Amino acid sequence: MVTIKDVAQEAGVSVATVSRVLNDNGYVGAETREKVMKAITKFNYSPNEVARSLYKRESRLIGLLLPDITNPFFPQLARGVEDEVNQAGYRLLLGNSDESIQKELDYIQTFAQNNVVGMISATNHVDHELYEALALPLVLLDRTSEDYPAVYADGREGGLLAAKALVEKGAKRITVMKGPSHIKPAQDRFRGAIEYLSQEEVDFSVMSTTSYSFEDAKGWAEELFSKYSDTDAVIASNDIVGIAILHEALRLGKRIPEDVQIIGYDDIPQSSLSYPTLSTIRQPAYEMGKQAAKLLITIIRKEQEIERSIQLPVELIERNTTRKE
Amino acid sequence: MVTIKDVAQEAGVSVATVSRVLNDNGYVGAETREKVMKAITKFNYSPNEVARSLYKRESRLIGLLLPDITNPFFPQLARGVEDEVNQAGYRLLLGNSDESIQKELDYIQTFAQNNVVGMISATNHVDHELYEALALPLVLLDRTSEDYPAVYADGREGGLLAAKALVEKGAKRITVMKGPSHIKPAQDRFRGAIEYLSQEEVDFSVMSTTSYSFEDAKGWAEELFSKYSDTDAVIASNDIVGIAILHEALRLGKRIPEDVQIIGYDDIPQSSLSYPTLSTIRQPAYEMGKQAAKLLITIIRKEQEIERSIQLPVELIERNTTRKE
DNA sequence: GTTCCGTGTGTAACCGGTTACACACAAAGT
DNA sequence: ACTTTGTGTGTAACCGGTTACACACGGAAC
Repeated sequence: MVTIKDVAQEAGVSVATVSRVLNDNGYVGAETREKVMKAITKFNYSPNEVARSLYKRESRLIGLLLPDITNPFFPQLARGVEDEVNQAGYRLLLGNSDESIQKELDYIQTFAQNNVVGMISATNHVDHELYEALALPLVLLDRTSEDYPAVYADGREGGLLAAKALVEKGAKRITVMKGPSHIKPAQDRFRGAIEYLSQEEVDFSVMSTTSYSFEDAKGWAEELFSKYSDTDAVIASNDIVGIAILHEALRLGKRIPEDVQIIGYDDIPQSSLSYPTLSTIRQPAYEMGKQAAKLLITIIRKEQEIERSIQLPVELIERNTTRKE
Repeated sequence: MVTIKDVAQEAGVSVATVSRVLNDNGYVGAETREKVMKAITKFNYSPNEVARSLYKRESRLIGLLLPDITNPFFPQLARGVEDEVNQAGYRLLLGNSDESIQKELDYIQTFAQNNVVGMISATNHVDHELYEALALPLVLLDRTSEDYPAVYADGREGGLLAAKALVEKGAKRITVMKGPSHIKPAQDRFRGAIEYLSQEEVDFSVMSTTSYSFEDAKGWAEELFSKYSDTDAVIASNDIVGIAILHEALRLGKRIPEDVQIIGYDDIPQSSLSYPTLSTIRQPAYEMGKQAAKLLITIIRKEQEIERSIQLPVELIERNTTRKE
């Protein structure tokens, strides 16, 4: 490994001078700078981040904690974060928590041990004591909290939008799927839908689910139609479940959207590839990731006093699982 | 930040002793160990990885370089890698290259600068000089090479399997989609299909595509049916494109699988949620990730002399876009 | 009784950077 | 002529761990 010493020796200067050239601070003579640059390129030297990080007590790493990138909503968040932090010269330490508090704690410890400059987390456990004790800039993503800056989309509004659309499109027997109760955004959108439906003159029923996973989606879809076979509109807990319901409905010979209307949630990429294409509530996932990263970076750089939360708009995307009228 | 010094002071011993307790090496008296443990828990101390990493010249990080986790095939690889390296006490530095050589080089530099112990890469540029110069254990994932250990699935076999299945199921005018030419595995599966079809007595045509992205998938599907409207079987370049083709065919009023049979590639989770469910060639993505991590770790630990490559089997998954016979 | 060895502990060097501080020198100000 | 100031550079301390080495002690072997 070629170190700053090697470069200094080659250039015939001290390590301090090399460091000054590298970081472009302090006084360095033009000629000296030249010599140092030459030595650097000759050796193809790039400074050791670990040493730098030790002295500075901060690395150029940012910790990103997500529930599970296997769920298609999260890779988009992650890319948004990544693209933005890269631009600012940071890199990502990634962790999937699987909604397990233990994994979450382990990752947070890892982040701290590696001197990350900040972290972005989509956790359901902000209230845990470890977050209080955390001496790191933290931005919540896809989650809210009184105590920390957060970037999220308005779940209640999303739920409301979905419910409203279905009512306006003539749905009479709506079924609302309730997502896993430990996942906050799932409850927000659920509440939004319920609140709207409660004040309207429609019948609706609620079906609880306990996971968002691909493996279980089909099961929820089957359960839905066996329990509520006469439902004419479904507010799915997310797009994956929505697509599963859609295809189960087709399999049962129902016409979409004439017999059953369906609205998903998230607008994951594959929703526009389903058949028929899925109407859904769009969350701007990539943009959310970007904003969270941006916010974290301004906090790190202390460019702004106000560490405020950012709410991004949700949007009804009308495709072909809802009626046109 | 609480350091080893604080712990040492609290316990009334030297930092060396604390270090010995932490790492469980060297001689430590039972009583002394007790005192140190108490101090550690009292302060909730956890050692700084950066300092350790500097002296040891290796961190507990592993670099993972993927093309784009937004493509649903890769999150599964990533999770396989993550779960396996976590078990061995390592963490992931993640990078998306977008198939860009510049991003790739940047990430590799980052990995080196952070003293990662090894890296796993799904690159198309192993032949690049930087890989030669790389002084890190490297395992290729979803890619092959003469020069490095690799974990991959047999693309040619996969292509062959797909072609064979279609021929056996009575397809007469097969269209083979050729994936982006700079992506190696895309070419392997294409070659496998072509080789098989060439020796059989069937007509087939080839349609070239230049991307795997969601956004473009629909376009490829439309192009396919406008160019080859009478095709009765399609070997899609991957599942995303396969699903797009499937739905475009339905939109055009074709019956699946009676009029058109379709076989995808990868078996991403959403393939079993499509309608009709997509027949495909399954690559064991999660398992591939796990194996790659496992292989890398044995190399790091030098547990085995032989740094061999591992080929995982592909498998035809017959669902409802191919005929039953 | 002397030597030897296993056990237990501390001191200090080291990893590769960054930076406070000291110092040297030349040009400008008085 | 003498101080001041701006510029350029080196020395060494420091970041928080790990470990080589030195040393002390007690019991076993001779």
